[in-house]
Amino acid sequence: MKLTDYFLPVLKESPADAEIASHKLMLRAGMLSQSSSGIYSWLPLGLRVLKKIENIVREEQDAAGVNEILMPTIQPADIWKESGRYDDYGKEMLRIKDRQGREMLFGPTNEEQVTDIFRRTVRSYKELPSLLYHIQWKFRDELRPRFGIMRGREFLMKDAYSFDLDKESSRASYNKFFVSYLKTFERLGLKAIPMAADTGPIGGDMSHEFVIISDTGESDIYFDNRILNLTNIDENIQYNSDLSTIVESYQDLYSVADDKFSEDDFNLKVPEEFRKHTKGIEVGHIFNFATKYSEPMKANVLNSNGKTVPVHMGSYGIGISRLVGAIIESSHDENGIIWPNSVTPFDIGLINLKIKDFDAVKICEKIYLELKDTGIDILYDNKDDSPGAKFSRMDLIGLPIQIICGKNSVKDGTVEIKYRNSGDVKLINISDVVNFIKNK
RNA sequence: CGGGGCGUAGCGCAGUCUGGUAGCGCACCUGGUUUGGGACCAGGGGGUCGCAAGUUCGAAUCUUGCCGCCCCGACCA
Repeated sequence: MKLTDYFLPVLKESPADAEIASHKLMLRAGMLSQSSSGIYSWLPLGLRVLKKIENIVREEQDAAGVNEILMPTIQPADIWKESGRYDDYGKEMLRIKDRQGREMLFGPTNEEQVTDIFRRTVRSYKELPSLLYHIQWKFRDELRPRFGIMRGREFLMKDAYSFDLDKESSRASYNKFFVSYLKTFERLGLKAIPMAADTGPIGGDMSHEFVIISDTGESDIYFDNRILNLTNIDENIQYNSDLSTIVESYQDLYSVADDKFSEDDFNLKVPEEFRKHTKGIEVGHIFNFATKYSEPMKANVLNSNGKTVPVHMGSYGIGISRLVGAIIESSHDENGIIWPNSVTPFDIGLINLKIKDFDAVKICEKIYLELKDTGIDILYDNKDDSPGAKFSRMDLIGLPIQIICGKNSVKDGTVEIKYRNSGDVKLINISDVVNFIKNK
């Protein structure tokens, strides 16, 4: 993509409305445009990142054997009345009426909707376990939206749902998501800590939040520092094998959010040198809630004895739009964003400092086209701006690798490769650039 | 929802106390000179001062009501 063709409204100054780093940087880097409180439009650069994250989450759900579906944003009130949550949910739920006066709502979550799909179609235990997910916009009319996209009213979430015959099998599904979440966050360049959590209004008896450490987080977290050293999930993990050993290795180490925290427990279970208390951002949450919805909504199957039983369910969320902000919170400096390779909007930023020099333009065009041909996402700054403006803009938008072409490129036949995270610069012959980048 | 703050050009702000022709920086447009860390000179365009009503000869400025946005708290599958 050439910058002259790209819609990238960067700002020199932070808008007065923004307070935390990710919010400021997203506005300054031209990723977002606010529509109203807690509701945003995604501009090209932001949308690229959102989609990258969405795709990684999708790939990992698919790898874990979860089926993608797409449920509506607008739901009928009826099913929520059946589950009992129409009255319980409160003002956070945006209630609307259609022209016939039918009660509808903009979905804050989809337990009822997915349970309805399930009960219409599944009759036998032989169909179980059944795992479904979708990636869809949600709306919760938060009392006080804040921190830009991190706590918006409209947000993109991946939510998955499991249906099992009994508690044991349901636990296996839970473990599957537990492990796949660890792997997903790893791929996003984040260290997410699973924390025992309260189940809240959704109910049930087992729940973990996945939290990343950040000063701007909304929750206080307490954990055994050794949880950060547990080994990564194997690339080729078999999701149908017994995952309880992995899950238990995490659960054995103390880690809870403030709602479950107890000073005594903490001191008793964690040696002093490993006790850690910080702020964190919740990026995922998994629940097992047994038959809370299947019973009132009559989501039943026949078991092997021919008896009708309610299915055991769980739900598993990842805040996709929130992750964009969370990643920036954990990866930026005073000059701007520093994207992890896996979610960067472009792999390479090519800067031409000599836009009026025919030879320099020729060199850049060649590098641009050749890299593009190899499938690398490249943003080519071909604008007629001063060098300082180009450097600071490229630093701001945070692409991991910059290729800088200036007077030396024409004179000595070299370009600079600059790494955004370290600031390291190395000179490379123009003829070697494409191979160098390709082999990274 | 309790407390606090803000709303003046695309963005950041001054002007409001003490009423009297709406300003600054950046951005933008034109011409010229520049070109390795947010260039310079000259010229130029752009504002129902959030909305409404009131007071006044006269309101960005005073009064009342409303709307919007932000921050702290409470809240947050």
